[in-house]
Amino acid sequence: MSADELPPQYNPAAIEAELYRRWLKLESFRPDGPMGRRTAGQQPYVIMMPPPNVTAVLHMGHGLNNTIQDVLVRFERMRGRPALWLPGTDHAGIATQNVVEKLIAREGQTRFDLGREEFVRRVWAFVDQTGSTILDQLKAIGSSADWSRTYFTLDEDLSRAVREVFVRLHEKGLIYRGKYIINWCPRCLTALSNEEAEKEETDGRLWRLRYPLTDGSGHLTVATTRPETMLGDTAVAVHPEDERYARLIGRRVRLPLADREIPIIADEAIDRAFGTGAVKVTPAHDPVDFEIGQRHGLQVIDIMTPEARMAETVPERFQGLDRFEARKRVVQEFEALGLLDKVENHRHAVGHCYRCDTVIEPRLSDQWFVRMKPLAEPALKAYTDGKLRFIPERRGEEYAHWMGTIRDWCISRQLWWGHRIPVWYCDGCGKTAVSRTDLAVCPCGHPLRQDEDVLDTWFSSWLVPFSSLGWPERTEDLRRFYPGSVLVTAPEILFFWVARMVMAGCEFMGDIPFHTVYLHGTVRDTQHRKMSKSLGNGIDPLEVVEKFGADALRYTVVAGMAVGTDVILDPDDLETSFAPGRNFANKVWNAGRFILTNLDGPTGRRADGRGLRPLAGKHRTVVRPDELGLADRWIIARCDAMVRDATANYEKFRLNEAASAVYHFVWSDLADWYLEQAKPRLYGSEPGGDVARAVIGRTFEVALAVLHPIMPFVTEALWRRFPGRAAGATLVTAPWPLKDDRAPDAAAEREFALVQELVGAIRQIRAEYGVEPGKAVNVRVSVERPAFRAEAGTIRRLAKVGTLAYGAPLAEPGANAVLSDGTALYIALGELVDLRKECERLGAESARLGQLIEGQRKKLGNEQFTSRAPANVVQHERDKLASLEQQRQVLSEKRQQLGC
RNA sequence: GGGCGAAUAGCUCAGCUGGUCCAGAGCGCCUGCCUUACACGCAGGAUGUCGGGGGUUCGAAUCCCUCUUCGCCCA
Repeated sequence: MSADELPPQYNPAAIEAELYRRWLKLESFRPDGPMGRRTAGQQPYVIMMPPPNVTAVLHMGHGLNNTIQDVLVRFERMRGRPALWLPGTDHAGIATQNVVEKLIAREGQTRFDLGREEFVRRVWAFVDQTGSTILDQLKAIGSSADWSRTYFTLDEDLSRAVREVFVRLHEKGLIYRGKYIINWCPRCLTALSNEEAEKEETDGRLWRLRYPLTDGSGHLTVATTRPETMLGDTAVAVHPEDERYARLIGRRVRLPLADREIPIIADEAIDRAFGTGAVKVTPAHDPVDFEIGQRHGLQVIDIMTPEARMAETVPERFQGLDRFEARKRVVQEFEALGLLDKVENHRHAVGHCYRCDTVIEPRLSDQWFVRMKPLAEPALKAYTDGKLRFIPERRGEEYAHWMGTIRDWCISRQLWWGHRIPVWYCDGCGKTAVSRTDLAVCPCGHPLRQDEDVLDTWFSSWLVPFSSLGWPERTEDLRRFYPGSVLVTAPEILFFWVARMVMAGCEFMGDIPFHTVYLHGTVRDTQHRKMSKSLGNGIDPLEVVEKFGADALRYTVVAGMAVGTDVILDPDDLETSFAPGRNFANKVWNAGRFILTNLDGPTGRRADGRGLRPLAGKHRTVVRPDELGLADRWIIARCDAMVRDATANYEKFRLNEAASAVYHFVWSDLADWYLEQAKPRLYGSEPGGDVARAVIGRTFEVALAVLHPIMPFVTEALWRRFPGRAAGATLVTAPWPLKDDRAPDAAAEREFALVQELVGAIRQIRAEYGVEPGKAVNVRVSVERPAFRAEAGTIRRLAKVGTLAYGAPLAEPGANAVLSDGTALYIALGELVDLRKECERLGAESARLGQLIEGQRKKLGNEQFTSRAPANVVQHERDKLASLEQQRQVLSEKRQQLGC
């Protein structure tokens, strides 16, 4: 397709897939790919992609997360670093098992019907079939990950890393097995870590229950949010210094319903201010109670089944009841017995399963744990030493707090899908073996039995920064790409994943896995609710890509996201939500369309007919400085400022600022002004077309490069069509534009701004007086500035001016204005001018200036200000005052002349 | 209960080191235009007690205190 065949409306669907396929073919995303020579000796830039769940489908959260990573990695790749963005998928134990269990439930079966081996086989079959879905979807949004290195957390290599880590930690005494209260999901039927039990503020109740004293002298009232657990109470506890209950300590109560006698004990852990100050103690179903039980040697009665139904340890009439049903029954019976003292509304945090949202049941069970304190110390130190940095900074404090108050990590899961715990038990001699390799027979001769449980999914993902590079083997990749550079993720998994990766990096690699953690915001709807499948307020990124293009999606989320803030999008109005990106992509496309068709001008080519005159260098056709006009110098200076601004902002992760720098350069400076200014030269009606083409070609090429990390497709499509482009060239690996110390030109910026101001003033008057768009006006400008003379044609064309004359404003009625430098402007409008209206306009403008002048004078009249403020600030204020005064002076002379 | 953050135009948000941006952008709104790159556009325009109150300072959207509202993390 040649330039003039480009459609006037950008159609991303027609070009994106093909461009992406070409990038893959050129191996543009590989750090050891074709750019090898240019990147030699450079420090690699490495980003570990947060591996999406293998069953996941792309949502806007992925869209945002991966766009940011892609922008960063494309930026550094163009800057010449060997850039590795390493993708992978996570086996996601609970989530994946749930998905497949639902599938087989449709066949009327449970995993127990199939048996472990068959069930795992079914999960693998499912994963083999659908596991690459999300990675393909990431390609649709333009992700430049190195797909040749894609990993899966259950791959053989990564599984070996998991075993190695388990064995090493066990050998160091950092992994242990024990019976503790853990978070149990009665629906998933597995233990969870503390992080996986999400606390949600819930409107609950606080029931006050009366427990009669055994001596008949009354009763003790306890408060609880979970009355059903009273069936497992083995004590009542009060604070040892609580005077209200001091005389009761050591006495006993009769536990209603269960009909048991239990002691009243004293324990420091009791909060006197909570409820009645007396607390029921259920060691089998509450972590605090469990500890109290240990201290006081209390009996432990487990009253629930794994499904959270009442077990055989409770009176028969409660057995088999669901915990919430049991709650109702217990309360009813207390009421019937006159032992229900009071019910209060009570807001408190209740743990929910992070995978299925079921209310967590604290449960006593045998699990494997990692002792975290020794691992946390170096990870915390990396932060306090400043080696590990968070963006936004405040997240670092959350990290430090979590590290400082860390609790042991429950890593065993009662699932079938995952890394099976590498521990074998001998029923013969009772020994336990922990091994890197599978074991079958005990030295004592008995067959060994492997632990039934699997490891927490995060026990494999915390190793990803090195296991994905081949660890524990000492591979070339590991040597080259560890430690990585930046981690980009959502704050939700700061503790699940980020913090633990730092710990694992310190422990097994002796160094943190990345130096910067960039935690971005969340995608929300217009009511600021997080997008979710259950609320139905999600946006499908693929639908957005299909309708508006990947670039529109990417630009919109990048531009809409300042560091540390959320992105708000309206799922009910995709058109409006993604308009910023779609409109800008179209603008770039059309600017490119115009530029490309006009690069083919009759005088714009070098002798070989293949390129533009260079702006710098030694070539004999190089554009000499004296060939550049005011507008050329201006746009070159603006372009350079944009490069500096955008580059600095990319470096600082202020991607929205980088986006806005290119946006304004392309739209306001280049398209609105420079292209318009250059048209006569391009069309051949004025000389210098070759210079204009050289300037346009270069500045637009620079803009495309700077925009490429954010909008890779449209920029590549246009960049490729530049004359003289080599066959295998791609913007993906093109060099990043450098700042040019010859480009800044304060004089050109100032003078061209005056031209813009003059054009604006004329346009404003035209609009206010309703001059027909096609009709030219005659303008008199009081001072013939060199810039006006140089750009007279521009002024006449852009403001639709007939004759542009110089000299004092004429006395007869016309429209008047004054520029900021005091230049007076007069437009003869004939019968269109209404003297009264003109006086009103000038009066209003004069009054506005008067107010500003008064403010300036007051400020400058303040001795404290002029003596204390920096000299340049004071000077700036003086200049401003002078300018305002001059403007008002010109206006008042004019008003006098008109007799206002 | 503890810690942290936010509040700026109708909406979504920038505004970084207090002055150099007399408070900005995009979307929406109003007026006029299919001006041979773009109507997903062009030109012009309207809209702000910078959440309330107090303070520091020559000077505050910006720093401090306080109140209100909303959000996040932890218990």
